[in-house]
Amino acid sequence: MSGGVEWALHCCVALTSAEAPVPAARLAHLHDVSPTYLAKQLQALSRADLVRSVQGKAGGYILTRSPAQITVLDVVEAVDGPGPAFICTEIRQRGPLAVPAQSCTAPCVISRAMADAETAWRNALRTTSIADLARDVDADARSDISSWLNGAGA
Amino acid sequence: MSGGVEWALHCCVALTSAEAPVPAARLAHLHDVSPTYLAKQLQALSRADLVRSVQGKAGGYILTRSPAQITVLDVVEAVDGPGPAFICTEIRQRGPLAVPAQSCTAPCVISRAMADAETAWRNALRTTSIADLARDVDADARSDISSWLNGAGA
DNA sequence: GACGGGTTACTCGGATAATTATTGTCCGAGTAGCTCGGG
DNA sequence: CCCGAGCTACTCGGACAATAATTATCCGAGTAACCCGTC
Repeated sequence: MSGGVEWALHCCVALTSAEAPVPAARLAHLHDVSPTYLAKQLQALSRADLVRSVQGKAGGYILTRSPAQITVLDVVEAVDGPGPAFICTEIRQRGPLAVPAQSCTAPCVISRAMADAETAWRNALRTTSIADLARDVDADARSDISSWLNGAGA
Repeated sequence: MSGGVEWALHCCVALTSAEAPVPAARLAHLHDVSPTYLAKQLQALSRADLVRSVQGKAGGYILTRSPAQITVLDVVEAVDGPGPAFICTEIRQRGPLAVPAQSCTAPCVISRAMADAETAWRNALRTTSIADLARDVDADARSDISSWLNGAGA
């Protein structure tokens, strides 16, 4: 799994406490990570319409909708790609005992088991929203982040 | 996710129909995959004690226990590594608003959400055994594989 | 015919390269705010 | 004092390298079967 997912999630949680667009550089400074690489992740979030990018002098990134309506799954799929992690290469159709393609209407058993597991994983990520994450963050920390983002900052 | 997981699972299902040790080269031929790389995966299974490797002229690999007692999770963890896919780098302890380490007794919220999702994924993989997979394979195919493995082969 | 030593051929196992995905970086296009001159 | 054109500085966006993980490969160590000579 891409490590940028963690950065993106933290950024989304931080943006919960933002009232104006926050530049990528400031988010990078807040988390002490590579500014340019974080920009890449934020671009991915922008492409997925999770955040809105506004250019210009007072530009930056801001959430497009209520944090309660952005799931963790949305962020993960935006950064890591929506495709499944396990991809069936149809081994059953290869080799000396290859099953003819006409008999392969349903996906193979292994593919199904892996797909079911990933579905369970997705459902778990879908039940948690960015708002849920922000709610469980310590109140003091949220206050600090809010003032740091909206105020002058360090 | 490592693509070798698929190979390993197919091999385990095939070994269900084997009565004697099957060489890695034969399994590779059966699935039409790289023999040397498949050997690597089988070594991983051997290290995890899922299969038993027997050397010598009539050597090969064979399952160590009943297919019903080998879960898909066992195979996935043996090949892809037991560690979690998402690793928390403790971003909350970095940057200008770093949370002091003494306040970090519990894992951070994001880490928890991801860990819960992975647990759901693991549970789904744990409920399916190799025997379950073999049971859902077409009876004719199973018969063919059995005779191909135990007989002379093509 | 039965047994035992030696040979052989086949097996796995770990150490070793090639390829692909991830991580990290850079510079150009674009836009909003600010400045300054005019009315 | 109010307005607007021009400028400036700051922003994002995509194209470009460095690194790590995956994929693929090879050759040596070890072992069990087989063969053959002997009893």
